[in-house]
Amino acid sequence: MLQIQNIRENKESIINALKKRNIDAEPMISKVLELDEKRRSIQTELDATLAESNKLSKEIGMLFKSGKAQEANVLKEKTAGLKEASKKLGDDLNTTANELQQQLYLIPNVPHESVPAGNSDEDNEEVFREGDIPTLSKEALPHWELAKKYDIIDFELGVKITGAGFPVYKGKGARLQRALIAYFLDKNTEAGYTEMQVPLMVNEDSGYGTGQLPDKEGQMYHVQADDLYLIPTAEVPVTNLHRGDILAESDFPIKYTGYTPCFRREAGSYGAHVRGLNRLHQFDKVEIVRMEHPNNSYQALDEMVEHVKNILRELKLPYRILRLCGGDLGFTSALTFDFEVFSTAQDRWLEISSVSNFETFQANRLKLRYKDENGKSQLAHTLNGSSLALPRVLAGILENYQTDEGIKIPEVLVPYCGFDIID
RNA sequence: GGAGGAAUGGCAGAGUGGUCGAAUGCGGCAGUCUUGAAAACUGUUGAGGGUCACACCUCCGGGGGUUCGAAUCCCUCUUCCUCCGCCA
Repeated sequence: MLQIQNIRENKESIINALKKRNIDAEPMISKVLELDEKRRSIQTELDATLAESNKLSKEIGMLFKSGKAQEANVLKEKTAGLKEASKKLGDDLNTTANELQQQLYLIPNVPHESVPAGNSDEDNEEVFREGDIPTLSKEALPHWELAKKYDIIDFELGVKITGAGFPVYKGKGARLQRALIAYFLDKNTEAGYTEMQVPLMVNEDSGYGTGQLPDKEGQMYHVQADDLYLIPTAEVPVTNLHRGDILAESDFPIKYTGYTPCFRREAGSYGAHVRGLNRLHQFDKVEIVRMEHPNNSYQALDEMVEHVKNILRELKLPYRILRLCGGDLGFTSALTFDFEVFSTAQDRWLEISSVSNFETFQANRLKLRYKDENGKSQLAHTLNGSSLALPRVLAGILENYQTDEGIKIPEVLVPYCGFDIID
């Protein structure tokens, strides 16, 4: 959520920057400013009314104390009108403030100046590419075929017990999955991220805090009996750890990592591109989250990108990094780098990580602040990234490491797996 | 699930209808003293709105109510604690 004060002061530049997202924000912004104006004028009027009635109440108290009940009763009558007026003004204020809030929720984050304009993923800008694309034999298979051939992932079994998009990992498949999680967590903690185990369900406030609510309501599984949401990413519980906090500058940087399953409804997604592990309702992910001083957040973003690069290097997977264009940029993000692994057998790039700086957008919803050197409260910056998302990394490994003898295990994972080939 | 109790500022903890945005202690910050530090002493120290700055307004777990006036009384929700039951 953008800060209203920022919108007041930088209306034109915000509208301009939002054009990169292919939206004309002018009507929204104007509406917001109008509501803000209205809210403040009602507030002023209400404050004056309350001040008046506070004053009268004090006088009444004093009069009663000094035994002048008669005079006090005269004043009492005067308060009736004020009471009615402040009740009405209070209601108006609530209505207007709510309306303002709802409008503010609709405005996406302002893209960073480096974000390229563009409509879709085709306009994303490739900024880095590394790793050799292996030459596979003609019989090379996509991962869903490999999964069946070696009996390591069973999609049908998942359908039986739950539904489509809930695979069952078996034997060496399950072990490889566990190895990846442990390996990622180790890499992250080595880099100074503190490992956290967090709840897999969150309340409504947390959903609003990181921006999944209200705009992505339909993407989350909602447990209605208890009004809780299954997390779509560890970003939600981990970032909300500091909801409402006022930090000291010396608390920065705050660096967390966490492994969680993620649950996404992915309503309406079917077809070839969502086959196998490409898109699931439940998948595993190791996330990194940072809270930073605004002056350091872009350096932190660079560090996170370098960190993910190192992991992919160690896994020896061919990958590229994209700077997302305005049209593809997430609602809450100011700047996002996507990592994609090349799936040789599918002959396409698979997104395996997304690293973003949200600047103050989440912090404003979270009320996550710090005291600056003057003792004033300022909003912190929040960032997060996948380090990494399991299924597509797994798909990349299965497909790129397949040989006639079986699927080789990347060297760094062998100690975690306890075997070096799936055959 | 049943029966009781509780929720106040960073923490601890007073406050049961007006003078309470809230005593006191600890912690934090600034200063005095000191070569420096500690101790001691002095001052200062919640958040949000609003204003050029003041004024002023709101907030004592959340929401609603009673009253001229609510941290204080009533209703409701949530959370925590104690005891009982159940249980990985």
